[in-house]
Amino acid sequence: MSTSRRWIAHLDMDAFYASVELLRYPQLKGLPVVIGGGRRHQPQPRADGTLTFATLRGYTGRGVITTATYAARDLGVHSGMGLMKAALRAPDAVLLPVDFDEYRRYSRLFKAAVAEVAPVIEDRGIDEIYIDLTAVPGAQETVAHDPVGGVRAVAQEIRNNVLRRTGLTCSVGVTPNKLLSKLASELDKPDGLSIVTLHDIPTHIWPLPVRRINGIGPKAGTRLEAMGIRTVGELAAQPRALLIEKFGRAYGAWLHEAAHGRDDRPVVTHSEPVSMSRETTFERDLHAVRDKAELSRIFTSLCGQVALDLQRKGYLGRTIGIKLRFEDFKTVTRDLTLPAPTSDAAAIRQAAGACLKRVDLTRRLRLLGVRAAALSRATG
DNA sequence: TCTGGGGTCCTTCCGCCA
DNA sequence: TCTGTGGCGGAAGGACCC
Repeated sequence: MSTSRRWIAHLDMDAFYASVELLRYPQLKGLPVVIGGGRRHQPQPRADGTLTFATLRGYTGRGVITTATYAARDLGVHSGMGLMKAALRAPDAVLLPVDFDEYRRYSRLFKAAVAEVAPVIEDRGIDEIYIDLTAVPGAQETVAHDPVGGVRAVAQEIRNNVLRRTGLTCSVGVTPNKLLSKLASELDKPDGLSIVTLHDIPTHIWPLPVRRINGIGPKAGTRLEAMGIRTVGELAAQPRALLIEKFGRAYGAWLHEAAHGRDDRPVVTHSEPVSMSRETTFERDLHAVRDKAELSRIFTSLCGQVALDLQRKGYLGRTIGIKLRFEDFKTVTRDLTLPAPTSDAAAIRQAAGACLKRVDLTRRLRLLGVRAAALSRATG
């Protein structure tokens, strides 16, 4: 018996928030729907019992799209896009407010459904996970001369169970590591299953744009493009030494490994939070002097929310920080480490106030945030 | 028509101390 | 005593992700 092959799955729920909303409002199925913006766009009941939905037409405000249904994406709107811009492209798209409590409920449901089949799960936020399938019964088996038949059946069972328990579809990539699985889960989206082996890298992975790699963002993407490197294959063709010269020892070496599909990170089943924060972007830019009362009220409220979050989850924070974003979008942060950790709203307010005193407040502000870090468990 | 909110991790710099 | 070196915690900023 040979040693088992490592099989890691990446599971990504399809248009998660929007799909949860479609379960609640099935009459919207097939229509362009976007989730985002303020609380003020709840569907309104009509006299006959049916609902009136807000549309993007004439939207004003600073919100962005959190998720869009595939029908909405076909109209050229996508997550991260400002709602005012989206309103010009798709004025008749339905607009729904975000309901995180409901999404978290479905998140627990789909993760429990996966755990019934494969219990080694790494949380990657509300709508995606990694799963180690290596030791799942049947995953190593060959089915009718298909060497990946066993793991395919396991992944299909996971997808079936998620659909059965939630009514939602997902896309799954199965490969020997997390990096490749993350790429593979996008190959056949929505409602797809892709299995990629190391032999498939040149045909399935190398044609993809470098930006698909988890860890290559807008900045690195632009720099690579300037070097004439657009695809993963083009990146893989670069000498390791050149990448290190251009991007530094750590990141350059990682780019080289990533392009060749090499990644030995384990699936991490437990992690502790590092920080907790609350922030808000104002409806209009505020001035430290002219809008002092309003800013002070918001500031105190953010401190209270951070304190409540810490208390509810049973943590204390020793480093308290603030984040300010000015009208020109420049962002600054200030931190203060206390002698002893706290979850007390007044203590957080006082520390955050001391941080605020270290910032020049002549420019108007568009965002204010409060953060607690250096967390420890509040025992007893 | 400017760009949300909640996170993690990395790098750099600086002061302090051995 | 002067200078260098290296570790470390804290602070600030930036890149990236969902």
